[in-house]
Amino acid sequence: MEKRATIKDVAQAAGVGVATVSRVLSGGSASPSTRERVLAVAAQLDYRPSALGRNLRQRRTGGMGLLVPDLTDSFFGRLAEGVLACARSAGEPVVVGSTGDDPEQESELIGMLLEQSVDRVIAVPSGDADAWRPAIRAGMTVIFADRLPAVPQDPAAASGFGDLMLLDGLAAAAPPPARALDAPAVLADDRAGIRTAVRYLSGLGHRRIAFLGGPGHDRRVAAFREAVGEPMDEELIVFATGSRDSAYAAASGLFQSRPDLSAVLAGGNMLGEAAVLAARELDLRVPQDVSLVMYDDVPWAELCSPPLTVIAQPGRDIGYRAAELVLRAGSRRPRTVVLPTELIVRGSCGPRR
Amino acid sequence: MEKRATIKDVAQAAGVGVATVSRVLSGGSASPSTRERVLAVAAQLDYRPSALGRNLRQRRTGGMGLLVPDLTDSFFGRLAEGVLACARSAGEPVVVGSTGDDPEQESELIGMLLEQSVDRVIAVPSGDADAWRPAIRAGMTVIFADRLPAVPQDPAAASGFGDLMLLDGLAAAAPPPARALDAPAVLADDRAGIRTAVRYLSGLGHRRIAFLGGPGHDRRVAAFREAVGEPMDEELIVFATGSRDSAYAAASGLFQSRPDLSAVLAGGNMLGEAAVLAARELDLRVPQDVSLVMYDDVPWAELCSPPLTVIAQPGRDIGYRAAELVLRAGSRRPRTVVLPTELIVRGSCGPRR
DNA sequence: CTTCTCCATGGAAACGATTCCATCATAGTT
DNA sequence: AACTATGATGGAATCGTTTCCATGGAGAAG
Repeated sequence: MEKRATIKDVAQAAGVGVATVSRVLSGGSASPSTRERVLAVAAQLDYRPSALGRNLRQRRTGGMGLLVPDLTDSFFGRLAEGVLACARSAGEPVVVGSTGDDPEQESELIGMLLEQSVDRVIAVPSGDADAWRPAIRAGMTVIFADRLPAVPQDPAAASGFGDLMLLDGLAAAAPPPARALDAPAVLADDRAGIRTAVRYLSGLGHRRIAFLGGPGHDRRVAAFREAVGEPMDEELIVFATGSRDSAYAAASGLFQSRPDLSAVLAGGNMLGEAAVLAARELDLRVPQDVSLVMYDDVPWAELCSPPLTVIAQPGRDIGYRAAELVLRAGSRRPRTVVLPTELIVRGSCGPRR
Repeated sequence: MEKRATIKDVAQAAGVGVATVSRVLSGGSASPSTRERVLAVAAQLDYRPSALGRNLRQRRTGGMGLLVPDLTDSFFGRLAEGVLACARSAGEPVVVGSTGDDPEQESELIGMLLEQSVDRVIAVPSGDADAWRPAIRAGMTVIFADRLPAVPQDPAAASGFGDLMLLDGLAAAAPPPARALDAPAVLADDRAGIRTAVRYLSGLGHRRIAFLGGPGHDRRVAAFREAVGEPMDEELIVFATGSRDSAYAAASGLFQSRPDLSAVLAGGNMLGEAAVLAARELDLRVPQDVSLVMYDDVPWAELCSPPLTVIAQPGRDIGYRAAELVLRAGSRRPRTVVLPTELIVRGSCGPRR
């Protein structure tokens, strides 16, 4: 195990100073003859500059961080692939963390990135906007992907009655009000996607459409509410946590408590999977007994029987664009990007029975 | 954007030398009173040691690298989740790269890791053993997961005649012969898994069983050959590259060229997906016309119709164990670990028609 | 009381790059 | 010929840590 050549070795072998080597290698000015000699020696010694030295001097780690809830979820897998593809073509390393949709783990991972001086991060956030504020204040360039961080729970709003009074009383002198974070993001056009799906189902005659949501689906739920309009039957909106079990339980519970519903819109591929499973378990036929639309297209949607009608979102592109943005950041502050979705009609929806 | 406190700030504020702070923080010896004071000051200043400084001094980056062919493949997603879970609990960063099953990209990524002084790597290798030798010689601890690197193509074997002469002439002074790499690995018990599947299919009366392989499935193919025994009908073994299209083409081609086959063993989940699709396209009913076993269990296997009979392999565990090994390496050289597989019978196999 | 040992402690030297700044040579201008 | 502008060059400082080593003081053993 031979040790690597350092810039000093190159300088010595080429008979120049280290400063010159550094300049040649990073495109500074140097006479053609020196340049040539240095490059030759560097190649000959198989010299590769150590990122360690450079990083320390520049007080920042190259590359970027990527935080996703769960790489097992095929959507995040595609997103990550997009990020990695972009990073690879730029020769930059990517530090990946999986948060499990748990704000606490997310915080720890943010801390880890801070410690590593990773100052560019792409995140599918699980925590509050407040969880991200410290990172941004520390100088991190953060680009959110797929979702935006929730606007922080106002402690007053959380716990009922007396708090309303409190809120009233303190309205003027209140501490910094819960507010959204303004940070660039790359998102799918959830609003349009959901609306398209709801319109499609309505067009088939469905009146009782349920929404199966998961963590981070706030914008989708909001879009669903908007698309369905008043009066909203609140029981038709149910939530699961990130796990498969929870998704199944939510779906199964929904079908059992509301036998009158005729269509379900699943907010993500795991929810869709759970819905198919639960329906099958309860002997509900798709689409005769219940119609199903899944948000997010996955390869197996076609293999399912019936093949699932879905709203496709460009997961890979989301990642790729986010990586581009975070790499180009610094020149000018990147602005939020919204990518289109597409309704793909297969076989899981039918007219209201 | 305020800048972070350094160890010097802490030392000054605590009225001690930097060496003492360093010792306190990394568990060296110090008097209880100093220790307490330093810790208090550090907490108060919200001091976090910079990984940059430490890494440079120790000439190595903490954490580990992870190289997989494709995060979009649910198996590698699970494997990555396992690695990340273990790393997270150790507080270590993971640099992830996706090779696309391309040896060239893999080499570039290895180079990137070398440049970053990442000296511990978990890899699902795509390239030769030769591609990995330099990294190992440079002092990297490499643990292979899921597969072993192929034993290098002997250049003489590759290109015919003239080379034989060359080989003859140089036989004595020849460069080190192509040989396998001896490096620890964490693998699924492919041999047992494949054998179980083949026996299961044989037991159902199948005599013409085909194998659909992908990149890195060498060990599975070998196991298949062994399990089927002589005489082997070579046409029944077909290969695809990593892409979905290629997998579909291979499956479709197989079904069309050999209408006499009665069972297919798909070497990975993408191959299985392709087989289902191709069969459906050609109006072959599963399992009446053709039986199908897929290597690797995925959530959608149950949603398929019929639900797929699979050989499950513990993807997440493979990743987790590999990460454990690579973290514990250094004490003693880790040895290869083989994890069990399990045949899960669902509905995609039937008696020979 | 002396000597020896043991620990806590802080100064300073790494680690490997980038970059500021001073120096020097050469060419161009008056 | 004298002076200036320009560009190449190398020395040295710097980044934030860890770690080696010397120092000094306290306690134990003689």
